[in-house]
This record gives sequence, structure tokens and C-alpha cells, in this order.
Amino acid sequence: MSDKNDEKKVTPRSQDFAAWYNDVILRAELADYSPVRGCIVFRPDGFAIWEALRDELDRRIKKTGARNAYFPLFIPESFLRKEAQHVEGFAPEVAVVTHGGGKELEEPLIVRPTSETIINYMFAQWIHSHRDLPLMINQWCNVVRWEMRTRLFLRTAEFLWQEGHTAHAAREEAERETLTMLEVYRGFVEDFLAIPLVVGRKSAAERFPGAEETYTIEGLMGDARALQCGTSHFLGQNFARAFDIRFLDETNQMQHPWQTSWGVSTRLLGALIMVHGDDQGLRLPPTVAPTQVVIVPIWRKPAEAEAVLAAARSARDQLEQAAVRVRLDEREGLTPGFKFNDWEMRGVPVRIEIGPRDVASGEAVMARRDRKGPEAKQKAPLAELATRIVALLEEVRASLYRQALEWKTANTRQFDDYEAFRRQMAGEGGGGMADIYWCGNAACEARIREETRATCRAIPLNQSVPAGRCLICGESASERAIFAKAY
RNA sequence: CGGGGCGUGGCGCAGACUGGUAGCGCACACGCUUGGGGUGCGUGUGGUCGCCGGUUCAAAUCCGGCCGCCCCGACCA
Repeated sequence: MSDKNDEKKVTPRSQDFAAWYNDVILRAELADYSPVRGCIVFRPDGFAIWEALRDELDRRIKKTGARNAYFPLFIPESFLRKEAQHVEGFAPEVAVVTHGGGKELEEPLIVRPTSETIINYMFAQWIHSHRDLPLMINQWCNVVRWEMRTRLFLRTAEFLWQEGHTAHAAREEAERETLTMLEVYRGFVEDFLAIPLVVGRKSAAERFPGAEETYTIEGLMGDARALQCGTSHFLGQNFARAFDIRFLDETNQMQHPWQTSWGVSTRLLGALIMVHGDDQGLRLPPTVAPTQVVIVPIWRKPAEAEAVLAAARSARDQLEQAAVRVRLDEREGLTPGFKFNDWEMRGVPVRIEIGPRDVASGEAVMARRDRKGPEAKQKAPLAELATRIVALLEEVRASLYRQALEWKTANTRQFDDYEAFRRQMAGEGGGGMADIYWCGNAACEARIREETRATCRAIPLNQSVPAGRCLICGESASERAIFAKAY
């Protein structure tokens, strides 16, 4: 009896987080495994989330002045070698094309793991004068990184992303751009995806290969592990030098421009799932939900069906006119209870139930996915449904953010005792975020990593903390850092 | 690449020790039933048992080789 029921359910999140994560993705039909190891197939619901996310972020990026362009998938192998740190960082994971048209290529081509090199090659040809600056380009594309271990959305051999690349006349301008985009990401992820973040600088060890400074937004997943959700890099003049990008400034001096790059990827879908999901399955913020509202009609006798369906269809039309992504579940042979569970598993933010009793009273039941039990349900007059739903969707979004923030706050701890920190990180799964004084020394960072498997996720910006002592070596430390076990 | 495990209808598994008609649950199709929290019953579709070879009257089962996948470690948005 209960066995039979279990087969219909996803593995409870509380029982096995990793199994739950895979279950939810496959059962909610967001994605599927591909015949190629490490690659992922985006199914329509998964891709619709990506599209919603992409469209909104695209708007926000364009608002900053960047424009979209597209560069080739293939890059001459020699390009990668031009920047020392860059090649060191990416060489182990690039896919290389050696043959084309039945012949061995004179120079192998790499499949882009990121586009710094080819974009900077083009920048060198487009930038001659300070009047050509700033040059701000964004690209939506796929990239390939041959990972040893992959996980759906979080780390796949091929993934979709957005990469911005900018060149500026002055160092300060590029530094400002790096932080501007970091703030665009923060606002986007916190407001639109309802995921609370830690915003900060990366340690030298965690820095992007070729960058002078890397900034990050870090989220805390439902298993108390951290996930890097986006990065913004200040590249200095490293790539400008490597690719000989030069311009004449106002005083007729030859200069290398100062550059940035920044990106977020389909990994954000993994973050959405792991931050908001629960034992029943997905919980999607209405902003990205492919279906924001599902209407489940309920009736007993054929005579009732007609009136119920008429009311349900009218509700659907009303919501469509209010630009709500609504779906009426008219499938036959399935009980309402089954449909409730099915749509909850798929993360639909709000469900509307319309039955004979509602038709009689001119109301409908609205059930919100972010809450459980009777308090999740409320009635609304059919005549006011659209306005009530629009308001409720916004409430759900805000509520999901609040819940995620509570979790993050509850799992962020300050430590001034290394042993206590170690105990917190011990065992399987995450240990939350540890907020500690760190002297900045790589040796201390390495020791933490070895002994606790936690890594430096971010050194938060704009700290105004009194000077303290490094948790590891006891030397003086002027900043606190967030360490956590991460994906 | 090191350690562990697994390959049997779409999914999850049993059968293997002791060779003899390939089975169960879910899913799927159809019908009836049911319907305000995963209805119930019936009928039915679907499998070269990962691949190659060997032993045998007979191999999912025994033997040899190969391939693939998953989990754990070293790299990472």
C-alpha cells in the first residue's frame, strides 16, 4: 500500500538530497540525460525556465549599455595559449577538433570553454581610438568544458550561458563596470529568482584564470552547501597585452584598454531547484514558472461538468487577458488529488480549484505552492480572480525569497574557534556558511580545504569589521570571509 | 586514473547459487468505475536477458574476453 504510493513520489529531499535533486529534474521533465556522457537535454519545461530567466537578464544587461553579438564556437588552439594563466586554467578541460572535411586540420580547433580569446582577437581589430571605447559586448551561447564528474544543470560538459566582455579606456572605469555587473547579477538573482546571496570577492585561489580580481554571488542550497551563481571579473590589461589590443588616448598616447568579463549559466536552474524545492518536488518563483497558474476542474456527475468547465474556461480566459501563464487541466480519468500532486511536483506556484460548490457560490479556491496545509488555500470571487491571482503570484515570489533567506541566515554562523568550525563542516552534506576571520594567506586557506573540505566562497564587500585574528594561524586579519562546502 | 557496485520490456527489480516455457510492480493502451489531496477493477501491448566467444541436447543462469553505466576520491560556471 505505502510501497505503491512511494513509487509515485519523488525521493523526499530530507532523506537523500542528491537523489531528490535528480528525481525532481527527471520527474518534472525539466531535463534528461543524453547519449553523450555529461551532456544534458533540456526538455520544454526546463528550457522555458531558462528562456524566462534569459529574457529578463538580457533586458537588464542591455540597460547597462552592452550589446549582443555572436562569436564562433571554434577557436584556433594557439589562441588559448596566449594568456599564461588562462591556458593553465582551461587546457585540461577543452575539447579539441582535429579533423574536418575528412582531413586532419593544420591547426587543431578548440571548442570554446569561454570566449575571452576569440573576442579579444576581434577587439584588437575594432579598437584603435579612445573613441571606440568603452566597447561592451554580450554573447548568449553554449560552451564546452570536459568535466570529470557531471551533474544535471550544475556541471555539464556543455552548458548554456551568457558572457559579457568589455574594454575601457581607464582602469577605474573597468573596475566600476565589474562591480556594476556584479550588482546587476545580485539584483536579478535575488529579485527575479528569489535566491538570497552573499556578494563578494574571490580569493586568489578561486580566481578566474587570467583575471586580476574575480567577484562572485554565492547562494546557499537546501542541503547547506554553497553554489557559485555568477561571476564578474576585472581582467586588468592581461588579455589586452596578450592580444595586442591598443588605442590612442586623448593625449595621443598608445594604451592598452582595461577589461572585464562576466557570466551566468544554466547552473542557475540547479540553484532554483535546490534553493526552493521541497519534499513534494519543485517550487518555482512565478517569474520563471512556465505555468504560473493551473486550473483543476472538479465534478462528480456529468451534469456538473458542464457548469464547472464553463467556469474554469472563463477563469482561464480572464487570467490570460491579465498576461498570466495559465493552464486548464482538462485531462480525463485522473482524480483531482492526482492532479494536485502532479502540478505541485512540477512547481506550479498557484493552483485554482473550481468545483460545483464554487460555481454555486461564484468563487474559486486558490492554493499557493509556497505553503502547506489549509493555510495554503483561500477563496476568491470568480469576478475578481485575475487581480487576486496577480497579487498572489507576487506574494508567492516574495515568500519564497523570505523562506530562502531564513534558511541562509539560520545556516550562516560566525566562528572564532577552529575546532567548532571543523565540527560544523564534518560529515556528509553541507555545513552552511562559516563567517570567519581570515588573514588572506593561501596556506591557511589550503589547510581549511584539506581539513574540512570547505573552500573560500567569498570575501564580502564593504566590510566594516574591527580587526581580528585569523581563525587558522592567529595572525592579524582585517577581513572576514565566507567559507563553505560547495558544489 | 585508483577504490566500490551494476547491466533482464520505457523505469525499478526478481530469476543466476542448483542450466530446462522470462516473471513482478510502475508506466503505457482500451473499457467500466471513481472524482474537493496520489480511485478501484478488468483486458491488453511491449523483452535478440550489455556485446562476442566457449561448455552443453539445452545458457539470463556455468566459463573466458570485451563494452558501457553509476557511486566514492584528484579538476570545475
